[in-house]
Amino acid sequence: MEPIKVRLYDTYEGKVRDFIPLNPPEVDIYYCGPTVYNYVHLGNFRPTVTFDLLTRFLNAIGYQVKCVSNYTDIDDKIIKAALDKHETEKELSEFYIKAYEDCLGKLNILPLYDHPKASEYINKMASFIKDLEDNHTAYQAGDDVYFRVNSDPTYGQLSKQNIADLVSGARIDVNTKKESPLDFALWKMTDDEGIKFDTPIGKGRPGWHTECVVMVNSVFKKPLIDIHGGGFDLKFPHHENEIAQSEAHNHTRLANYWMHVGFLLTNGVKMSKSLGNSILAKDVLQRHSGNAVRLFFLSTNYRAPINYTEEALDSFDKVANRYLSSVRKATYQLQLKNIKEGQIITSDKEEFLLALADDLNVANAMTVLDRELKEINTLSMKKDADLEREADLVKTFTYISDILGLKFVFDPLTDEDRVNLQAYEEARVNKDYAKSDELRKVLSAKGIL
RNA sequence: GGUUCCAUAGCCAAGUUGGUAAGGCAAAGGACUGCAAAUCCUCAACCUGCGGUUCGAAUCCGCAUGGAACCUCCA
Repeated sequence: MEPIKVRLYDTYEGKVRDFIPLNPPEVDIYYCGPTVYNYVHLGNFRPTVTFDLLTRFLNAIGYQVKCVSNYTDIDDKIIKAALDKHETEKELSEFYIKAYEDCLGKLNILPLYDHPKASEYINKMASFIKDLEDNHTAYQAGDDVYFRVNSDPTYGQLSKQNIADLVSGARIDVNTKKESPLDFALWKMTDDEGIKFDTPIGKGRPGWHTECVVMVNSVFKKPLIDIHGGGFDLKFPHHENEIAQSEAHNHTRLANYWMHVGFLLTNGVKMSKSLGNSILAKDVLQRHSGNAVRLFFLSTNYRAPINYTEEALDSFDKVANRYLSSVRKATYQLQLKNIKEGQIITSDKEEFLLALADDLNVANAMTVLDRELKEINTLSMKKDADLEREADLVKTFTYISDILGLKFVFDPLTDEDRVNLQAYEEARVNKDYAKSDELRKVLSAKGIL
């Protein structure tokens, strides 16, 4: 099999580009994680699933992916929520981190290379900010430190905005301390309430945009990584500001490829906490399987918006169950007939991987899965089926679904199952339908029939 | 107002350099079956509209209509 050429859409360049890692076989991926002041809504997991898929795919074709996502556990909203609940910021964020990780498990997300928390990088952030002050790309205003956006001639490249338009479109900013309304806070002094960190640049807390750049630099120990991602709404200002700081500090754009994942919508409108139309991920994952939620996200190109409906999730539950029961049944049948494990069908594998290599074209990749499923079902029904072919199909199906992050678990076949199956078939031959129906109940409950 | 993006069958959705449209869901009919479930087969598109370029456009260009996002915290 030829080495697979991967193509990915890069927001920075505004086009699909050949993906060439900086230090193959290593690939670095960082995507912005949640601010943990609350239960996250389902939309927060679309990037998670997308970059998990990208990780699994790149690993499958021979790369060694280091995928990293952060927790923003220092933030104004966290401070406020902690005050409201009479908890410390740490107690609050730890609680919601745990809730988030519970969802990661249900969604079958691969363990990340690292999951840094902003609160653990404060000193590095402070010294990063100090550097920016020293090279005059940052300035103090009152007790706060701001980034001087005018210092970056490339500002706006990612979000395709120009500074003049941004200034004219900017809302009236009461903060007159800033040189320009576009300047953003790198460090905020904390007054009386809320968590504060004692650092050489003062007692306060870092701004969100600084947190991510510093964590990227620190975790990967390099100024430029392969892929930086997140939701579409992070393009501006968050990622734009990360790039600006990285340019000012390291003279790099921070990541070679910038990937942005489309929104989850409810009734055609973006799901967001401020709009009050959030559906919490933990609730959805209680009603629907992780497989179903994955299939739902995977049903649309990662860059396009996707509309949330319970009906859609219901239908993917059915699809997921169908996948499971077919694979389980076929696996049991092969075991009963003592057929050894099959081989991965190279042509199917290649067709699947090539589809994903095309900027994660999951829709085309999934056609391989559905085609195999159909053949597995057909072979399962036949009396004189080519069992080796069936074994190969099951093997390939499992391989492919694993890359998609789908997980099919079922109990191994027991001796009792074997006995029951034989008795069932004998009863049917003898037209003892009362007995066969009873055994059928038992066997189908286990998914053997 | 500025900047991006989208518009394909009842629903979801693919369509890489233009050559007459993958797949999934739902519905219907059929096959199989002692019955049921499951499964398999069959079945759907004037590609939002109007112009233009071309031998030929869902695919390129323009206009219109409809929708979304960003410009403020947001995955």
